[in-house]
Amino acid sequence: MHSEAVASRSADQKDSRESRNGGPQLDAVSLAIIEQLQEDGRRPYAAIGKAVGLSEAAVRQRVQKLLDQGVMQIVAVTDPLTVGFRRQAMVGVNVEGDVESVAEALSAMSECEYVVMTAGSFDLMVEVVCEDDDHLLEVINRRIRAVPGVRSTESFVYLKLKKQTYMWGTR
Amino acid sequence: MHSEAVASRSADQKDSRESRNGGPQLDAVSLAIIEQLQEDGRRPYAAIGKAVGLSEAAVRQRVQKLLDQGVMQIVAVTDPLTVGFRRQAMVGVNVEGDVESVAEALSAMSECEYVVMTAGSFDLMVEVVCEDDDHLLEVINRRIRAVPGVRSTESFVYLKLKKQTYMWGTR
DNA sequence: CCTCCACGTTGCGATATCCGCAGCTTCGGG
DNA sequence: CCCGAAGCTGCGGATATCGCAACGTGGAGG
Repeated sequence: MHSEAVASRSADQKDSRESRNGGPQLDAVSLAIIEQLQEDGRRPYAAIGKAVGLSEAAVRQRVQKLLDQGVMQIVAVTDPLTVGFRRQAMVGVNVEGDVESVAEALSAMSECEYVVMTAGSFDLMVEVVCEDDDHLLEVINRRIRAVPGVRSTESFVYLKLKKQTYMWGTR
Repeated sequence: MHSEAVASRSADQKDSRESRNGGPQLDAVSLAIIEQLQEDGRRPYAAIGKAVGLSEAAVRQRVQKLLDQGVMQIVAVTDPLTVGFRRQAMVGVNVEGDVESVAEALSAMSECEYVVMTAGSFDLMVEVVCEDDDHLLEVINRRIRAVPGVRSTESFVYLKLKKQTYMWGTR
């Protein structure tokens, strides 16, 4: 599904961005649509169309395609700490062997909300959301460290969320 | 705006969670509404009402209040690396002196998308989104390290986002 | 050069949703 | 007991969403 046959002809001539990551390239209009929805995920299609210079139906189709392709998702986001009784932490992971497979295994855990491969003194950064301290302990010490290839971990328990935005497009 | 006079009367008697974090306490119905919107931020109010046992208008009022209070936001989220040409990194920060004020200063920067106070070998974790390598260098070495109280930083450049979900409520 | 095909776009009607309003009930304080 | 605040419901008009058919454009092939 990701490794489509784009590599044939003169694919090397095109912007290599598409071959490096999964998503198809986005034009300026789709970018503008995403910006609109980053400000307000429920903004009407007609209003978006007026903002980006497109018809309502055109916006609708492009939004649907962006959602289907997994390029973007429209969701409610909260601060779990504010919403209630939960422990949250960022966990740095060091891996020996294949990093991808470890990332895959961690992504399969429902408690891991955010998994990213990094360069630096950690190979992976993982954000975990737990019910309480016992649950957090269990996830970090029994589940994550039990994954084959995990050499060591370091935890940063969240004390307070200070900022959380998704408007990288608008500045 | 944040320091309202809640501290008067018998405030100490109420559940201390509210005084520790910003948000007022949420009942089971609001939680259920949030769960619905975590699955699909554009789900119609009537459908949510049917799912949680409330009228359409009641759902609408609750959602509006949750948005106004800043408890939740309904937005489009993407992987910036997928959407295009950007450098992203997690930055661990060590602080001497007041951590809050440093967090405040970092939150004011538009490149800092995510700022959280932590316990562990970092006092703050900051996610930064940049145009390119030059921009990233500028933000980390000139802007973040220039904030009074910042003792040191360590950077983890994002290579690939593996997982990104917001459905902590549904499991 | 022309034709055909694929894709994105447009306009329009039918349906569903959103929104403001008024009334009703409950709960707590005076 | 009365009163005010807060929450829920039902309703009607304005709006938005959705599916469909038609149009315009650019690329591939004849």
